[in-house]
Amino acid sequence: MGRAPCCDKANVKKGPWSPEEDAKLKAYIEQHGTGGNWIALPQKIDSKRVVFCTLGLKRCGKSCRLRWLNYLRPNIKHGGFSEEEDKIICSLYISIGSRWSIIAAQLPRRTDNDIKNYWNTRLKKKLLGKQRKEHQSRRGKSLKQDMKRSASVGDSMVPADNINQSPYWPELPVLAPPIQHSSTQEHRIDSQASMRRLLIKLGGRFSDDDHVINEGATTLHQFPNDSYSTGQHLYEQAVYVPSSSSSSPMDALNLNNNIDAQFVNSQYTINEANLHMLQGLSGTFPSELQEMGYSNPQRLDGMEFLYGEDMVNNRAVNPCESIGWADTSSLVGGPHCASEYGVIQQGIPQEYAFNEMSYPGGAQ
DNA sequence: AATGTGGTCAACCGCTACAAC
DNA sequence: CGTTGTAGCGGTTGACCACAT
Repeated sequence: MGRAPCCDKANVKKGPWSPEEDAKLKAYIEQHGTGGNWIALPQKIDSKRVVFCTLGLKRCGKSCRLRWLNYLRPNIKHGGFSEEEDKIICSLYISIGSRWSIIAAQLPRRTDNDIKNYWNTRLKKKLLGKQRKEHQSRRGKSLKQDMKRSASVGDSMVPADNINQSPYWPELPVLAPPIQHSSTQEHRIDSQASMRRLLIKLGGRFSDDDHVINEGATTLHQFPNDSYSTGQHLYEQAVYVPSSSSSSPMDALNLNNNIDAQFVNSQYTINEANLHMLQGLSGTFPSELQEMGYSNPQRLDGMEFLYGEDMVNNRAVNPCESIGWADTSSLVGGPHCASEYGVIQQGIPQEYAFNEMSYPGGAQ
């Protein structure tokens, strides 16, 4: 037997709020506060018969709460997101995923719902647009190189009908030969490197101005001696966060307010679990990533860590080494997340790095 | 002018965490 | 310690609007 509904569904109004309802709710809360019980609030308003309307507020308590928090609360700002806010949202999304309430806590006067909508309707597309654009230009270059190479060898690896399969990705990459990993460790190193690559990519593609981060230069700046072949060492550079509580990523980022205490008190060490956590983090953008590459494994440049090289190469996968979306999503969040800030903070270009200079009212 | 399509955003739904009992 | 009720969160829906055909 399920729990009793929080309100009489047959007796509550749904849909858009009228100005009268808004006024009634606002007046009541400004005068009496929420009373710590949203569920009972509509009845209280009814009994008080406050302002303008003598009818009660036939709304579910949850609905009242949402309306107040998202629209009626004083000093709420709607729309008109600045480039600076874009950067903060993207940085945090990359860091902690779709934890809108935490992201909203870092953006004064913004609501989680607003940010969520903004991300889903605009920012995500903006980011994907950059992703595609750059991918296309990169593929264009590499295809030319491939064609040169093929011409010189006299035998193309790409069947003619493999070209222009996708409206988004007109220049299909050459299907890389399957990489055989001699051990799980090797796989992990590759996964770590590719994960970092993707984070760098994601971090550098949403700016509206067209000076897309120069991947090479930025990467060099962020990761001296960077080279994908240096796997483990570089990954540790990128993700290692000391387990000392005094140097938590939160401290480093001055995000000591408004963030779940669970984050701040977490221990941060790089181990198998944390790696999985980071992989899980990426489970928060399955659709974006699917569009970026999952539907066509040939396009998974930089995303191998999400599926495992094996899946990228369309081969059978050891379930212990590969995490599907359903699995990864369960890994998102929890006390691990604090380290994600530090991890990603170090992994994304400076322009999108989250620091107290980059958001209004940051260090409060 | 009518219809179709896609984008935006307010609101709802279902779930989890947490507190009170 | 289990049950119950509420707050809060994130995902999803659907109404509305603008633009294209």
